[in-house]
Amino acid sequence: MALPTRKRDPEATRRSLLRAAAALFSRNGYDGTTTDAMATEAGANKAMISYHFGGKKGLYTAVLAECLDASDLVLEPVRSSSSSSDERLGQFIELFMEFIARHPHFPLIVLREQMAGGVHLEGELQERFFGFFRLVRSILEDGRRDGTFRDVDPHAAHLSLVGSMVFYAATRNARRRLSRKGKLPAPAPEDRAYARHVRELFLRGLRSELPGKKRRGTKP
Amino acid sequence: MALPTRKRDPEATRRSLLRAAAALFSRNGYDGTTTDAMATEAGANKAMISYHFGGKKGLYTAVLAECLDASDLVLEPVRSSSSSSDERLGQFIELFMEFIARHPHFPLIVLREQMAGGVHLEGELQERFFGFFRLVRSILEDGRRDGTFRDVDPHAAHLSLVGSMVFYAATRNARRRLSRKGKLPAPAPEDRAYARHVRELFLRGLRSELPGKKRRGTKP
DNA sequence: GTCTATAGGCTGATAGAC
DNA sequence: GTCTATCAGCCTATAGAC
Repeated sequence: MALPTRKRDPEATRRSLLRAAAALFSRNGYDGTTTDAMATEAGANKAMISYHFGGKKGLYTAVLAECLDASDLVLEPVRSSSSSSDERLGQFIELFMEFIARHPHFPLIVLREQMAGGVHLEGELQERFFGFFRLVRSILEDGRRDGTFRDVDPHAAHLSLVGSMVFYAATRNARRRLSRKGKLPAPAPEDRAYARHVRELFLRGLRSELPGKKRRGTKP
Repeated sequence: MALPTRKRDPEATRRSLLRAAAALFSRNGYDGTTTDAMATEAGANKAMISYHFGGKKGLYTAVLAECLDASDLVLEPVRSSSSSSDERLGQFIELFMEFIARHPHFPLIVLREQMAGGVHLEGELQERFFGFFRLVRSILEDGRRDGTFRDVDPHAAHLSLVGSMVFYAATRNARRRLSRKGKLPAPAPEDRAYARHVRELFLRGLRSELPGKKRRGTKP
């Protein structure tokens, strides 16, 4: 597995381990992933996990922090955008889906954390999480003020929006597997097609029905 | 833990183990759950797992089968319903949320399976899964034929619909925990409120915009 | 059917050579 | 920084008493 190239660069070892860890943690969970498997997948030695990360737990935490860094980075354009609220919502969806495509394991790792009750997400990490929600809420509230969106519970809207995308990412492994075996009852949507679906769904589902409001099509 | 009552009934032992297993598997995953923890939680002896289920794996499979049985049962009314397509979609959402409320661990267990690639779901079990999708698709296709719904990819619609509800269930543990600590940035929606949100969202997001179509309100 | 005691396997960590 | 060899701890499964 991993790169066929020999590497003696310590930084490369670190990165390999992070990559392998993300892939394995996302698929098999913390307890389902052995240090042996990660080292093998990374083409590194088991002992390097302790050396570079202080042990399995340290490596896990490093992966978790990397997830949050990456998501912050990807969503930055939406935060600093001054577009209309519906455009910003669309932008959020596109970028979130792009994030999923670029880092397929991250949503799963974070989702697993939530399922476990978020016990490993202490203080700062958990707080950075709320950034997601606050961003969505601010978009929804802007849209409500200017008559674009109807009045919905921001928490509920956030859960349904992020949920529809995270679930897509979470079930991708199984979808791929079944697709290869030709056992899917219907063709699976591509990333971009699904992004469009979600955007259409939420722009229509959330928009205000004020009669005087311009109701321009949401198709690009 | 478990029931304070002494029980010598073998069937009671079986059920206790199933309950405990569902709770622990859902929160900590297969590898994160020890037979010891399940036995303790069930107030039973570790060896009973092998006796009644042939081992940890057997118990897990039994829980998985129980999940599918329960979901089939809950959704039966939608399958045999002859209501209009939008009413059946609403009914599906209500019943799915009711299912989540009644069996909070099941969605998480099944979701974990999907994240792992669905490796443990062989033949019949995986096939029963598709029942969900087929049901949603048939509702959507009915609605499209009679002009209620617009033309959407059924697979994408299914993922977003089920995803928004499963994600709600999957993050409930973390939400509860944060809520208790008063650390949630916004109040969490209740089950019924969330069900209403999802119904509104999808009925609006999926409905056709044919001008001649009656566009009655979706509020009850 | 239930329990105790124990066997046997696997896992994460590290000491110490290079 | 990297690797090999090794160890202690935990986990599942089961034999056998009741």
